[in-house]
Amino acid sequence: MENGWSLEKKTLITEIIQGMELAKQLRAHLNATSSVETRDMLAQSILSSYEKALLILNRGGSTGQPQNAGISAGVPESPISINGSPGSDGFDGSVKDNQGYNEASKKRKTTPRLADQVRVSTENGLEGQYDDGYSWRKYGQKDILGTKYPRSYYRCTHRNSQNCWATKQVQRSDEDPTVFEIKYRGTHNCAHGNQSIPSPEEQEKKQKNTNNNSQQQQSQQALF
DNA sequence: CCAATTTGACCCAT
DNA sequence: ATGGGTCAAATTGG
Repeated sequence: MENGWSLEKKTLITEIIQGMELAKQLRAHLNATSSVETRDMLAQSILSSYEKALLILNRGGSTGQPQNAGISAGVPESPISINGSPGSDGFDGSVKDNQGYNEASKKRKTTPRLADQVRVSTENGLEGQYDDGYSWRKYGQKDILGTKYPRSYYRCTHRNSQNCWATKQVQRSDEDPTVFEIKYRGTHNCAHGNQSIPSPEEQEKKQKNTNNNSQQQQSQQALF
């Protein structure tokens, strides 16, 4: 019993920590000029994390549901050292030059592919990938020059069924193997439906998204 | 048997 | 020409 609960407790803590990290990052993104997609993605991830946490709490840890164990398992005692550096706050010390969104007057030739970086530290969690609540399907893997670990390419599972063209890249940091750099690209169109805890706010947000995204979708679809 | 992953080849932008 | 991103055939897992 206690074992099971302990495990769930770890997961619970991890989820909450994850939510906190994501909130931090979201704040950073608010300051910087980041794409709406990423901000929305971060918000979605935060909600997802807390939903899972609540789910665990509600069940009291006695559940046979193998539901995503989630993320890492570790977090011994080091409190998220992800953004540990005070002041640096810029989780993206290497914010790739986002040259491009200034081309209002210029042609759109510069691929509007805005990819924002999200860092997820999984202390010891090489076992569990960070789950943002969406279903991803791996479609490629490449060795990137200058990096020690390969980069993996994922796309939404519902690309064929629902024209969801969202993709994400996952790359392990060279120096901190415990840190995964996740880049989201595109927006989710799939009626993913919440698999857990239907909250009214969610629906509201969804609607807002649909409205807001209409613009983006156009530009995105323009690509295709 | 279907769906997801793997892996090398191909394509495109720099 | 080179490196990064995607495709698609083969393989594996459920």
